[in-house]
Amino acid sequence: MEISLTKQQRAVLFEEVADYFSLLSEPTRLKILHAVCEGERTVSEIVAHVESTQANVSRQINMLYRAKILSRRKEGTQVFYRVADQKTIELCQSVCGKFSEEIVATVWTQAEPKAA
Amino acid sequence: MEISLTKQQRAVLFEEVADYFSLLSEPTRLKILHAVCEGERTVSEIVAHVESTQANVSRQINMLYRAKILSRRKEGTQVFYRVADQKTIELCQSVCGKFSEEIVATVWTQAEPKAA
DNA sequence: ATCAAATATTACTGTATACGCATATAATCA
DNA sequence: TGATTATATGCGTATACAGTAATATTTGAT
Repeated sequence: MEISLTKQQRAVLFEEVADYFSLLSEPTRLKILHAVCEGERTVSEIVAHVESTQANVSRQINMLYRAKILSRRKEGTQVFYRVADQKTIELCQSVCGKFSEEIVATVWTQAEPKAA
Repeated sequence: MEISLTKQQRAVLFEEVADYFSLLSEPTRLKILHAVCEGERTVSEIVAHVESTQANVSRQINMLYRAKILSRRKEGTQVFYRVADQKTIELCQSVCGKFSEEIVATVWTQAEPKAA
């Protein structure tokens, strides 16, 4: 079904889409998604992976949670977060693929002092 | 080929990806992409479509141009911009589709005083 | 009840940036 | 040359938000 939106509706849509993209426009949040993309992780584990402060990571996690990109499960004092919206992960992977080639290229131009 | 990046390389990658997403995190720039997604347009045409000031639209266009998402062609005093990176357009369309369903739903809940 | 560990929240600060206004640059035409 | 149109660019402001430090909250253990 092909849909035609009014200008007003498009404006609302673009605001939502922009908000969504802005969630993905911070390295810290991308690192958080990377940390949980292969299974649920506690906040502490994510903090260790991301290498930022606990307070900051907690807040960024919460933004992803409120946007329903992550979901959570409490167990004792720990909270496990996991991917709730797999499409977002796939989106990130796709865009990363778009950029990673040039990064990987540096592997061949930068001398490695020790074997990988 | 499956690639393994170092932590350092991932950090660089995520910064680039975040910068890319941040380009898409402004309604004005999404509107600009929408204005040119079906063929090249002059700045004036884009300004009319976006409904913002000429100065602002020009600057936002330039950000998309520098990121190579748009390309340009000058003809007299006019500058025509067009999509240079179709993948970005497809990305936007995909994410818009993810959100548009709920927007379209409002068509059915809001009474229309006049036929569309 | 007290303590410790894990997570969340509050208040603050610095930085980035979207937008508006004014102006600059460039090209066309009289 | 001067005037007009199309586009770009400085500059100032206001806002948003990532990060930090300190503290609160929640839960489990002793």
